[in-house]
Amino acid sequence: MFWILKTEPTVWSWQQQLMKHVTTWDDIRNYQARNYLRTMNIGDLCFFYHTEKERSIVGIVEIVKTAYNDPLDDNFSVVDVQTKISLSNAVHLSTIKATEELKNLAILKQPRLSVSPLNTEEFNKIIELSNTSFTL
DNA sequence: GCCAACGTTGGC
DNA sequence: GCCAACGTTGGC
Repeated sequence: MFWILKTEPTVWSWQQQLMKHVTTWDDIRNYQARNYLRTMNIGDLCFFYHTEKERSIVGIVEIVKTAYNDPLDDNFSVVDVQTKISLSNAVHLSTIKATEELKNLAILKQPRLSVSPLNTEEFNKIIELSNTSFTL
């Protein structure tokens, strides 16, 4: 499956992710987002989206450990992700909005949901828009 | 179990 | 930095 993970670049940025390689995706405190985390499988790919001023998809990470209890709060879960690649060109929210094939993205309908799924076609479309050579 | 009040998120 | 939209909390 494919996902979009949102992060505030002032809190956790792609630059930091690139340096750490494998990280725990934590601090999810929303039940819908948590439930999506719990359905993730090893090998699932996630776009890394910067909120705030950037509002762009900038990279891809891969799920390397499925959901386990958040050590800070048993009601929530975390997953481990591994840095995969940087996109050649970031894909801005305005581009996503302007693309017919992406009009059903959860990110547009529920702007506050920090973890959301997308299908293969949507994943490939975003890869295409980013001008990145990446094959599944 | 409803819903008003409150807190948070994220686009603009 | 503002504020609309939405999720959560807690009193009843």
